[in-house]
Amino acid sequence: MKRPTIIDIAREVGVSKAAVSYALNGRGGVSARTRQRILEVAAEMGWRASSAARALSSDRAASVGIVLARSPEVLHTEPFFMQMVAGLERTLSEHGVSLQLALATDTATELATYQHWWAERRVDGVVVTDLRVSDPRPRLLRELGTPTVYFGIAHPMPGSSVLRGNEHDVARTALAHLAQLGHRRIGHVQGPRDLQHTVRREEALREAAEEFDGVVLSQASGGYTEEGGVRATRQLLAARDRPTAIVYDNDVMAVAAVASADDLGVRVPADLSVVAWDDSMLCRVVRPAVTAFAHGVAQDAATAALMLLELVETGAVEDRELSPRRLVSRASTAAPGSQQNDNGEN
Amino acid sequence: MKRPTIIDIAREVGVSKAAVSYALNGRGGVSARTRQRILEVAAEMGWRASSAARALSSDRAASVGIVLARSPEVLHTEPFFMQMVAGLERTLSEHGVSLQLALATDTATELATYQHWWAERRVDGVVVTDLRVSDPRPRLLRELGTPTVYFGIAHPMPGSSVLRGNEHDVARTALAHLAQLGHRRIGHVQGPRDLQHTVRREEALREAAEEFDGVVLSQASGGYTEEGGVRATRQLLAARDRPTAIVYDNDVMAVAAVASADDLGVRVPADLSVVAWDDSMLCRVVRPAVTAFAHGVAQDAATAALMLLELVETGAVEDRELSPRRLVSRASTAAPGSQQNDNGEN
DNA sequence: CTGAAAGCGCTTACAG
DNA sequence: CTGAAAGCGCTTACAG
Repeated sequence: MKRPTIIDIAREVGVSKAAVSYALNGRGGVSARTRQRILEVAAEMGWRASSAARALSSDRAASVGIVLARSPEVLHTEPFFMQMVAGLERTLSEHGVSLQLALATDTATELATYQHWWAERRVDGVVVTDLRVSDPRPRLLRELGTPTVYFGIAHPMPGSSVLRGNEHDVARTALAHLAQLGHRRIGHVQGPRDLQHTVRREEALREAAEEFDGVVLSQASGGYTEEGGVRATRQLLAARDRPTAIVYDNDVMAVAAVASADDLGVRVPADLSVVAWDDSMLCRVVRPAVTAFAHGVAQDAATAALMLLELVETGAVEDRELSPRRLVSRASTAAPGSQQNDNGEN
Repeated sequence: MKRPTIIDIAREVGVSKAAVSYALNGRGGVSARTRQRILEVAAEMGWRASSAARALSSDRAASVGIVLARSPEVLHTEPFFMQMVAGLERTLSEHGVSLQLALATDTATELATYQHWWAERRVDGVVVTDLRVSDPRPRLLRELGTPTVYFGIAHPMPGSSVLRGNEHDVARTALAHLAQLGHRRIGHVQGPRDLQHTVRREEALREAAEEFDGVVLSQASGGYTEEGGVRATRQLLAARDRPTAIVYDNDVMAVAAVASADDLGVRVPADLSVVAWDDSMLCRVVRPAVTAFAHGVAQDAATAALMLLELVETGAVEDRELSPRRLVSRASTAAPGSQQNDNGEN
């Protein structure tokens, strides 16, 4: 089946191809009657503008990109990424813009991807997540001139737009919840040390801890994986003053710890309360179910998409904030030494 | 930063732009010396061919598409989809081909997506999953002439290529495992009734059941969701001859049932053994952990990608088979009436 | 081995 | 209100 072009339409209607273009793009220069006829014929033929031709002449790719820079393991177990991708795609497609997706396992590959995307005019802009400590990406993207929205960053980025994170609220809420239950020695199993938000969460928890009398923090790195989460938990529990509660930087590590409670020699929540910084089905199905901070990833992704579209269009857009996280209290948190809950699953 | 074109390179080197194009595409028509110089200058300038210009003149989008046609809920909880997307992208990007991703919540939208992609020359081909009963997609794609690889289909598709599923092997292995433990009344909680592979799995289990003396099947539909899985389980357990084991069409439903065992009034595996047709972290972290069929989604996605690339290139490719699923036996399956396992979690 | 030219399918000033 | 023409950045026969 030959795909029709505006020349086919022009021939059928008996006008020039410029007239067809004007009519199809809703611009002046064609009589209402002719426009109507052109639209009919185009619809009848199943015509759609060639994305390549349009991109070439309009200098717009009508596409934006995101690089997922995580190990396959984390990518597959954390629902966050699919929610992010789905949320972006849904909003973008409503605006006729498509999403370019790439994976990267190392920084060099990721940088090359941005460079190639931009040089090939494949994208009009990008969304960047998971900023790392001394991250080379902002510099490259600034040099290239690629419009960029940074997702979940603490500080404004000169020349770019930011969807700000809310670590301090979460940290305060988490500690308030645990302190109220009577916990004072609180552990923190962290994500990868090279991620900026790992550092920010650590700081946020430290600052929040000062607001609560006698709360003492201890930290260990778990790298977002199941094995890492269990290992870090074991490490924290080995201290003389072992924590009675642990905050995990993601759902995967928290759930892995709960699932390995027997191996770790603890009962949850009697010996150890568990809080996850992310919520997902994982937190709901383990026993005890895990107290977690839910957040609207799809909504935040939609916001990021809209910000990027405006940034591409106008060259600037106001920074915004991620939607607030909500504490979902479940059976994994209780007073230290509390009895088993009525499910008897601990 | 102005993005360089072949004209900039031609000017710098002092040759025609055709010569530049030949050199960059490794074709004849340029001396080795000139070619060398052109490649150097191109690299120095950070030049990459404009994807739009190349697509327009070569009539190749260098892009293939996949539509994810599931509810956001299923999309976000089943790790399958991200593994699929990641597997495709990884292989495609090695061949310089990008992946177009779209979501669709209804058939009309999905059909429109294929039509638009093709009319806009956005994709050179598509991968189609989750064929439905009396599915309108093959007809549309055949009419459009879009090269298509069908993922996990039972029968050959005239004019297209198929990555065949292996329901019969799984069904036989599942029943063998359960029958050997002493189960005879076996339930089957199914996925959405409108999916072809739901029907095929039902048939496969029925056929396999005939190979095992006295095995009786009972079925209920769970629609792949947590709520649906629990509801269907309750329904099967309400029968006079309630099953002592249930096979679930996905991990989400199986895990939801295990997590709701108390509500359902059963102990797993003492009163009910549980098997999931898919494996994931969910199956590992619930207690008891769920016996499941693992499969190499990333590998199968890579195979699908390679098949599609060849199909686009040559117009034909041999059908192949999905990689075999492997039974991962865990604590959720045991002899009917068996004692609690040593974890004491049941 | 090399260059001038046409063409891919659009968009968009510019004349009429 | 309409049409002829140039241009976006490539590829690729076709002459030399």
